[in-house]
Amino acid sequence: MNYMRTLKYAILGLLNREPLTGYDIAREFKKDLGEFWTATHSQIYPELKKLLAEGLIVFEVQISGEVLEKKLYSITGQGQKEFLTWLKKDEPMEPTPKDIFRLRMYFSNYMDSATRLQLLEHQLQQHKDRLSHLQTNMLRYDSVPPLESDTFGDYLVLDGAIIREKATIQWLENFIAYCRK
Amino acid sequence: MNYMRTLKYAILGLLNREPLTGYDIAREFKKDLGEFWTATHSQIYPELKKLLAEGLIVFEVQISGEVLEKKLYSITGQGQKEFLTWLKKDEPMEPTPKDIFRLRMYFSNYMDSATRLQLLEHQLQQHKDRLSHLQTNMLRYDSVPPLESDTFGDYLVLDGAIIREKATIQWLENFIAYCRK
DNA sequence: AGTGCCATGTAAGAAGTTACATGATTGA
DNA sequence: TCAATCATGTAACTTCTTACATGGCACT
Repeated sequence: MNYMRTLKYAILGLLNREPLTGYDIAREFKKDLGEFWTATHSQIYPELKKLLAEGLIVFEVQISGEVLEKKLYSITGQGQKEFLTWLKKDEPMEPTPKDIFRLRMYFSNYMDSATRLQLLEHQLQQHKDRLSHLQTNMLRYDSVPPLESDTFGDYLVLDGAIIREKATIQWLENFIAYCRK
Repeated sequence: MNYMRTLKYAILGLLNREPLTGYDIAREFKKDLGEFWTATHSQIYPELKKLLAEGLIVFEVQISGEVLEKKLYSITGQGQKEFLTWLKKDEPMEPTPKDIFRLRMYFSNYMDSATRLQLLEHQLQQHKDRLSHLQTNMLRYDSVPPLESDTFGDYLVLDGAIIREKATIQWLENFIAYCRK
C-alpha cells in the first residue's frame, strides 16, 4: 500500500521554509500555492498531529495578546530528510485531473443551444476574471526571481496558472465560435 | 449537505446515450472521456447498485457464450430527468485541480540544478508523448462533428486535452530554458 | 495449455468536504 | 460594540484508491 501522503509533504515543504502555525499553513493554501494544491484547516490540524507523532515536526506555544495560545510548528532534521527525499522523486505523470464543466460539455449535445451558450459564456467570464486576477498578482515581479529563492516557486506557479487559464479560455472561445457558426 | 455525486451523473450521461454494462462504463472512462473524468470498476459497480435502488436505471441479464452473465443497464425516465436537470445546471467554477508535479516545482529551489532539470525533462517527455497520442486520436476527425451528435463530445474533450497539453509543454519549456540560461 | 481480455463484485483505508464547536484579538 | 480575522480543534460523510476475490471467453 503506497499512498501519496501529498498533504504531508506540502506541509513539510512549507515548514522547511520557515516556522508556521496551522492557521498560517491554511493561509498559504489560499495564496499562490493554492493554484495547484489546497487543504483547509480540517485536514491540516489532524495532519499536523500525525507529523508530530512521527517526529517530523515540533512546536512551541506562543501567546498572542493576553491569553490566546498558538502553536508555532518547525520542521525537524528527520522531517527535512523525508521532505528532500520526496522532493527529488521522479514519479510518473499523474492521471488527468477531473473537470466537471468539461464532463458536462461532453454531454452537451443533449442541451438546447441557448443553455449551452449561456453556460459557456458564464464559464468564459469566470476564467477571464481569474486570469486578470492572476495577471495582477504577476505585476509584483518586474523580473524572474532567482532560482534559489523561495519566491521563485511563487512566480512559477503563477506563471503556470496564467498559461493554464489562457489555454482554457482559448478552448472555450473556439467552442463558442463553433456554436454560433 | 450538498455533495456533487458527479460519478452518478457521468454514468447516467453514458447510459442516456445507450445501454451499457458496468465493464463497458469502465472502458469509456479509459477512452476520450477519461481525459476529464475517470473511475474504476470498484467505484462503478457500487454506484450502479445505488442508482438501481434510486430507480434511475434498470438492467437486463445477457448471456455471453455458454454461461457468463452480464448486466446490461439502461436509464429510466426518472434517470433521464435527473440527468438533464444536472446537465443544465450553471455551477460556479471549480477550485483549481491539484497537481503534484507543480507542487514539487513550487519547492524546487531546494533541489540541486541537475535533479531539477532531470525531473523537468522527464515530465516534458511524458507530456509530449501524451500530446502525440492525443493528436493521433484526433486524426479520426476530418471535420468537426455536428453539435447534435454523440461524437461531438468526444471531439470536444480531445480538443480540450490537446490545448491543455500544449499549454503544459509551453510552461515546462519556458522553465527549462530559464534553468539552462 | 496459456495469455489477455471480459465480467462482477467486496473490503479496507486514505483523502477530501461540510458542518459542528469554541473562543480571542484587532480595528473601525 | 460589532465585524472581520485570528486560532484550534472534532464529527460525519463522501469520494477515491488499492488490494482482495472469483470465474468465463476467445484466440493462439
